[in-house]
Amino acid sequence: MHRSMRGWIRFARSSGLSLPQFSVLMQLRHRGSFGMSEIAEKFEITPAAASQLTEKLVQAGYIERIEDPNDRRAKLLRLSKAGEKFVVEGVEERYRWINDLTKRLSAEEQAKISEALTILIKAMEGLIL
Amino acid sequence: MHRSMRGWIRFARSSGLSLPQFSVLMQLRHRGSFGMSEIAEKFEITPAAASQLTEKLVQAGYIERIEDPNDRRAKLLRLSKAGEKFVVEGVEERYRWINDLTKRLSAEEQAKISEALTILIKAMEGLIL
DNA sequence: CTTTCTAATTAAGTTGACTTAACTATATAA
DNA sequence: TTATATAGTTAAGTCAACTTAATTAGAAAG
Repeated sequence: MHRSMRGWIRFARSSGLSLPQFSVLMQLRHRGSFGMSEIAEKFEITPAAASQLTEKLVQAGYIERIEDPNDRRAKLLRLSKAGEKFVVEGVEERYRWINDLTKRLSAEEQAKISEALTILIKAMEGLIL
Repeated sequence: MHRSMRGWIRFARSSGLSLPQFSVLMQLRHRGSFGMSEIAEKFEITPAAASQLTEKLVQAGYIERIEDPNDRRAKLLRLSKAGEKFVVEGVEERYRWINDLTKRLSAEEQAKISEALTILIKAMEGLIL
């Protein structure tokens, strides 16, 4: 786990992004487009800070600001092609070690783990929703 | 996982410590005493930064600097009583949600997960050693 | 013993992420 | 329509963590 953490942090840093910035990209990929104010809430920072944070991501070419059709004050953030590619690579980097781990497990062991994780995921969903 | 992350970060922040500072305390608890240079290596910062980082932990009363009996230039860092207490509370805070999760699982499900985790831990040990 | 290397610290300055405050533009309510 | 609230931005300044460079003390090698 520690190894993967380092991998992630290194990947983010080597690209010149802070961890929160990278995190925003991850959120965008996972949950689709959302607005500035949601970033502020989610990361517990002021709207001003959120704006500055996203500005850097826009300048880096990873996200695009698009107009919210329902509210012309608001802006939606969307992953660009480059951003998409970047995040996918980051995730691969982060989870590379899992491949090594999987190789060490028998088919039976893998099945057991898969089942256990399914149980856990369901329970966690119940916890959140 | 996200929830627990936030919990940890909040706990660290509310105590006035940065996450790296808290991380040093965790390492100290997990691996016992070690020296300044190891911190610099582990966190990929200069010795100067490591020194400043630990200074704050010393001032907060969480760790103590003791002399290395083998090398009088070097100093060993050790968790103080207060530091020990602080870390334990932090860990509890971080993993509180696991209790909620466990309550949602039947005895059978818990057994399956336990078995799967045992398999995983062994495989990871093999990966590291 | 003297030179050189290593561990840690301190001082000074840089950087980046954050804050507050002021502002623009749009939405909503009176 | 006017007033008020909301979404986002920009400017200015704060603060913490980092860097480099200089310093002290002890270790290791010649």
